Amino acid sequence: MARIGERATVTSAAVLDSALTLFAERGYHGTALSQIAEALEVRTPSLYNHMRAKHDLLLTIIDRTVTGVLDDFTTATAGRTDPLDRLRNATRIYALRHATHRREAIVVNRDTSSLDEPHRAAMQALRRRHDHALRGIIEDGVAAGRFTIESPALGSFAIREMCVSVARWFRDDGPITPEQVADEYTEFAVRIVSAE
Amino acid sequence: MARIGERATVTSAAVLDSALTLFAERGYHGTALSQIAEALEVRTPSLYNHMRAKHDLLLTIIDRTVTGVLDDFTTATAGRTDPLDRLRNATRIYALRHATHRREAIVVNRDTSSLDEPHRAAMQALRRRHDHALRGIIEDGVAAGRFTIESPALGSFAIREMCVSVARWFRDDGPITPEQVADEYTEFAVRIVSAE
DNA sequence: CCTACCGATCGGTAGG
DNA sequence: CCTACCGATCGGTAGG
Repeated sequence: MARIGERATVTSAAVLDSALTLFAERGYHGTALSQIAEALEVRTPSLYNHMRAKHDLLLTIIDRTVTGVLDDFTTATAGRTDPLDRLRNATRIYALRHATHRREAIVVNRDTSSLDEPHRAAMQALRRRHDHALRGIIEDGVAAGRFTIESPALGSFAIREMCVSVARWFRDDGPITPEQVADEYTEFAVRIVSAE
Repeated sequence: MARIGERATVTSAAVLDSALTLFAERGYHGTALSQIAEALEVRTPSLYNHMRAKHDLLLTIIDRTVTGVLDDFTTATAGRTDPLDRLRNATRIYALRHATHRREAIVVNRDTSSLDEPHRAAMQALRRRHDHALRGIIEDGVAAGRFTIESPALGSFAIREMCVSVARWFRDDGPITPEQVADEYTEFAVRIVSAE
């Protein structure tokens, strides 16, 4: 960053990135704008050249992330009709994202409830679209006699949440790569639905 | 609670319960003592007759919960040596707790990081004991040739976190009982480790 | 980018 | 249990 004696120069991308790091570490309500400013080596009022309000930082982070999740899903399942193939690809991309975008996932899961209305409801609706899409794959697989699972709803909860939780324990400096996690979790998903 | 015109009478158990509800809903930093007082129909300073500080409410909630998790595990696995039997019982009690003690689980998972040192480290250490115990069961099962799983560590993360997440989606007024969730999740755990 | 400053609210205390 | 009040800090604004 800026050297001693120089004025720091900041961008809105840098503000968002610092907010992302601190929100993930301490939560939205646990982070003061003064801490974001300190990380960027500026005074708090300077942040307002790059954002409208603290709340907007949270909204931008969450909106981009949930939109990214839905885009991932669409890309990963496009043109595929086999339920097992769809499940594998949807799980792999979802787990992979949670290993590679840990901060985003932690903030979405912890702080979406801190959004003001109507934004909170809008973001929850987007998240639910992904939930339903994943559950739909499992229901299709059961209907086609390809999966054996008593409750597709519980199965989709289990698969979804085990992927989400990767963000909480994965370490960038650990011995295992995001791709390895994604592959292993894909196998877990297949086992949970007892694919043929 | 107290009727109009009467003075409210509060206990420390009631303060903890209101704190639990509000911390689970809005997070520790998102909850003001004035909101806890309002829920109990008293003024904020009156809370100090039943607690020492806001921080102590959080510590008490987390300490009781993680201690309860460890006690559950000990009880559920006591006297059992078969890895599959141990895995089933440990998973069932853990999933069951997360359906029946949702608020506690949400607070522990979201706000343990808000604890002051050395309490934060102490609580994390207790949580880790449970993690290691669960992982140990899976490693034992693999060593005995009873389970087939590439990474016991990833398997134990997946099983643990799918159970924890029950607290986030389970509804008391839903169609499914905590026992049904626990049984189904136990089956998922067995599938994840591919028990013989 | 900064200094100076705003009202609101925070956790907590004094004293009864 | 309450009223009255404390210093600290919050997000945000004025003005340059």
